[in-house]
Amino acid sequence: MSAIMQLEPNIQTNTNLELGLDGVAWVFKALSDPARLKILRYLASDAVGCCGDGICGCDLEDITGLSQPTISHHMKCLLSANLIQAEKRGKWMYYNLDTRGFKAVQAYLEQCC
Amino acid sequence: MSAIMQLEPNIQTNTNLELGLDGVAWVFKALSDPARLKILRYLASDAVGCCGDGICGCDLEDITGLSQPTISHHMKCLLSANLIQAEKRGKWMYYNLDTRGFKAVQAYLEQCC
DNA sequence: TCCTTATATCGAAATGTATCGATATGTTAA
DNA sequence: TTAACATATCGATACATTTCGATATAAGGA
Repeated sequence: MSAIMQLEPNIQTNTNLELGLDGVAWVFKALSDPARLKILRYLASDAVGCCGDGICGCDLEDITGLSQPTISHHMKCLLSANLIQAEKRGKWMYYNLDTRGFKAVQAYLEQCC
Repeated sequence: MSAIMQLEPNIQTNTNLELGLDGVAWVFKALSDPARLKILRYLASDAVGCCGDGICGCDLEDITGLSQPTISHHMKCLLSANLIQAEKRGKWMYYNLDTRGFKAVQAYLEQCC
């Protein structure tokens, strides 16, 4: 599995939802950081963000207390795991949850429990 | 978050099932390795193991192709996340799934999706 | 008791990750 | 066009993780 820096898996939900253990592990790795969990939980909430029409990067600096480059890194990580979607509007990036990553790990977990 | 070597979280499912983001992240980290996912999936199957009465360490060396010390390390990691339970019988360690870790991450995921 | 086997721990090497400051890129507003 | 701002990338640092060989511990059997 390669580094997050030269990001790799944007693990396509190939033809179906099955992802293989490497792909599932990649999504779990994206979920294995408290700051990223905080970000995802915030995206899942009904918060509107500082611009009133979505959550952008500066909102996430506020709620995590992390620097802008660090947030950018975390969002790239979540994108590569298909846990979020990003859309550029003006100079802002707006983020939303992407169900594909969540479904992939839930499918694995259901095999176990 | 501390290293896995000087293992720390055996994150007690404190009083209830709520675990806090650090605790949940710790479980996700234990789930973020393909070898460990393979081990858990094997423990969830109806395989009986080489001794016929449960899955022990040597079974896991076979299915992962990893060395004995590496397996031992992975099992310690899964234990610390409450994803498995271990029981010593004779000179063997027998492993089973522990629902607590799974429930913790599933509870988090349900907040998101 | 001594040997064999299962597991755990230690030490080390290679690689991966989180974080930030500095800087580059791109977009809006003046 | 220029200034201000949001985001991305680079480079560096500190630390974490995976893996194995060597060795220790513990249990059973000859």
